[in-house]
Amino acid sequence: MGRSSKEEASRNRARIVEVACDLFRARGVDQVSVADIMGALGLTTGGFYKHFASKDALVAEALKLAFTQSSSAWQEVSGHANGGREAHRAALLSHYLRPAPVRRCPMIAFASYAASTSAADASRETYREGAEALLDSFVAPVMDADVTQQPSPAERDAMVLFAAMIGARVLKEAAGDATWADPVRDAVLDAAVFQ
Amino acid sequence: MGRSSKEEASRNRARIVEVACDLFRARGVDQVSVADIMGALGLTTGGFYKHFASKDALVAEALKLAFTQSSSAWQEVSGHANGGREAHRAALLSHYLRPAPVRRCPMIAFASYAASTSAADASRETYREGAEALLDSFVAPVMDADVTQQPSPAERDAMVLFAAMIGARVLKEAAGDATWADPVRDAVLDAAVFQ
DNA sequence: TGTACATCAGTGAACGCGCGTTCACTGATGTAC
DNA sequence: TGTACATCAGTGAACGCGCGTTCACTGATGTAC
Repeated sequence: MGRSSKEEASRNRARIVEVACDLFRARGVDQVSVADIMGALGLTTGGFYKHFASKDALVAEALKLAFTQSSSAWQEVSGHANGGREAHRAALLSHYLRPAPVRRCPMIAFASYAASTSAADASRETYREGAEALLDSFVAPVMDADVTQQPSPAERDAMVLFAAMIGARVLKEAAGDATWADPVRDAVLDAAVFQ
Repeated sequence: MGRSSKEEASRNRARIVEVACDLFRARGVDQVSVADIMGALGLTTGGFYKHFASKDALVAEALKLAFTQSSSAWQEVSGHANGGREAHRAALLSHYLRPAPVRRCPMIAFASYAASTSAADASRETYREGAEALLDSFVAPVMDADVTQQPSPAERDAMVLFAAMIGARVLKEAAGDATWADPVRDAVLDAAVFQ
């Protein structure tokens, strides 16, 4: 095979991060091996370490990408919604709770990785930044201009809805094809509309 | 060492399930090995298979126990609360979102195990039963006597709060010692009080 | 521009490790007389 | 009740497997003259 050009090498590096991001979001970090990732790109395992010092180093970058993707998707969904704040929020919830998304929420997909002590500090920080950004983009439209110590009732409601949509997703993913979690999901969707 | 008496053997079996349940709830199924469990009891790995056909068979029993424990704990917490439905619900939320619980919520701790296809069907069913039981015990006090097709607004609110409390826990566990998820947790706690 | 050499992206086998599981074995327990 | 034998809970080493990582090697790319 021989050496690749610098251009192709850096393209390969980017593709590793992208496919790893997709696989981590789909199955979770623990359920995706370095060989899985390289194999998906038609490359062999050994070459991985020409690009990354370790799997954890890759996870750190994939995690950052996952939150970037989510943030963009949220902005797009919110931007396309016509109507008041409620319409934007309903669109976001509907997007978040849509059936069978290929790319799962990074807050859920990387939760156990971020919680594990073996995770690098960099990943914990990336997770925090990403989660706070998503939370802010959900709550911000409702926030007071003058920031007070105590959150307003509207902010509290927004944060509850934010947590509820994560919880509903966790239950739905555990349920899989079964439908027992659907009433909870529907209740969360309705909460955005009638709030 | 030699053979143990039938009595001691069945006691050991029960202890295996109990300690496995605790460890699974604390760290997750994947992060606990058979050797971990047996070692915690001062036993050796090989003996495990005199009691269980496989690790999955143990997980099935531990999962059932975890939901039994949670259900009991919820009943106790709810029973000790003085006041109306709101007080019971607030007590339950406060219990669920208490800092650093040793025994994590089985709906969260076993979520990825239940979602994985390799999980035995028995475990999926146990998870469903357990989760539905917890959901019912949270929503039931608010349900209409005559069951209609559409859930009432009060039922919807209860289900949203149920999902919110799970989501808040997921974020808090991912945050670990960091406090960035605390405003969300506080919002969910307040929602029960001011609802 | 052309040539000789150094670099290094990618290969594929191997390493060490921890895991779930198996197995020959031990010896106290349970049972048949 | 006492004895001889069968059972089987627990032991501890070993097996096979997949994983993250390493390494000697290849040969096209990049560079120095």
